Amino acid sequence: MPELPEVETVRRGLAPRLVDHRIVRVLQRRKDLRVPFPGKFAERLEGRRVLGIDRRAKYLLLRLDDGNTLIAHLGMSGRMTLHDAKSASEHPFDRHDHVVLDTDEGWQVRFNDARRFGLMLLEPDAAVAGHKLFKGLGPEPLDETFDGAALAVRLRGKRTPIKAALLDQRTLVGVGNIYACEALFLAGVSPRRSAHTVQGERAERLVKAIKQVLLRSIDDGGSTLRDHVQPGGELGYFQTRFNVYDREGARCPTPGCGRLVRRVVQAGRSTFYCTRCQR
DNA sequence: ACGCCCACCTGGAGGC
DNA sequence: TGCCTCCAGGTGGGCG
Repeated sequence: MPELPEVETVRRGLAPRLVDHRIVRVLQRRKDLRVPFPGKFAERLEGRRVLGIDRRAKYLLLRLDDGNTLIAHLGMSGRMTLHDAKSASEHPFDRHDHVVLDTDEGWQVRFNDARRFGLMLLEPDAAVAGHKLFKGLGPEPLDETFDGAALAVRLRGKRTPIKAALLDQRTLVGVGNIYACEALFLAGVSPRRSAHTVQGERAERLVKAIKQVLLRSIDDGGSTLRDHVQPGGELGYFQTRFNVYDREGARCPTPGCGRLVRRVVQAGRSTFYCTRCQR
């Protein structure tokens, strides 16, 4: 579910309800996700004020007033749902609502993650940047300084297919299976092309496509958010605009192309692309 | 160091 | 209806 646009959408949805508010009650409904919760997790969160919510790669970072940061990752199936006090009492917990936060304003945030590939940790602010989870992460694709040249440098010498390189968070962060497929399509680059051959103008095109696809999806997530008034884990309207992802056998959307979208498996993940438009 | 494969876990979809 | 297989938006560890 969550690649950069989804995580960013969740961040924007949570911010108005959490930032400058106090977490007054915490319910931890199981002892571990992908990794165990830290000791006294609920006790350490209770009573804390949230100073801000940042995003790094696909991680959410909740800055707390005691000098600690709550690090959250949504894994494959993680979602955050928002309820007000009234609607919360009407909705019993789902079996995968693992963490429940109540705020001083009467909002309830539920972290739901069926597959439990997500995680929640508490670390001192100063330890976050150097944390094992963040070591080696590549640049943020939406940073202005991230351009074709920056990508090209990172791809130098990589013999792996460009699709696999884009999924590797050491190359750049935030891009997952959907947006890797979509960006490669927009850029007209074959997912099977060896990564080190993506240089110069081709790298420039690919970076433009990555930014475009991420920004458009954030916009669409935002409109979903406005309509549903909750940061769902579900995809926003962008999913109705996939050009190739999950469209095996459909016509390539390029006018006049007519080729059928093809599915192949790379690095254990499905790749969707047009063999004619992507070289 | 690199590139590939798998495991982690649950649920939904589709075939029979 | 039920059972089986395959597939899913991520990540990190282990292997050659």
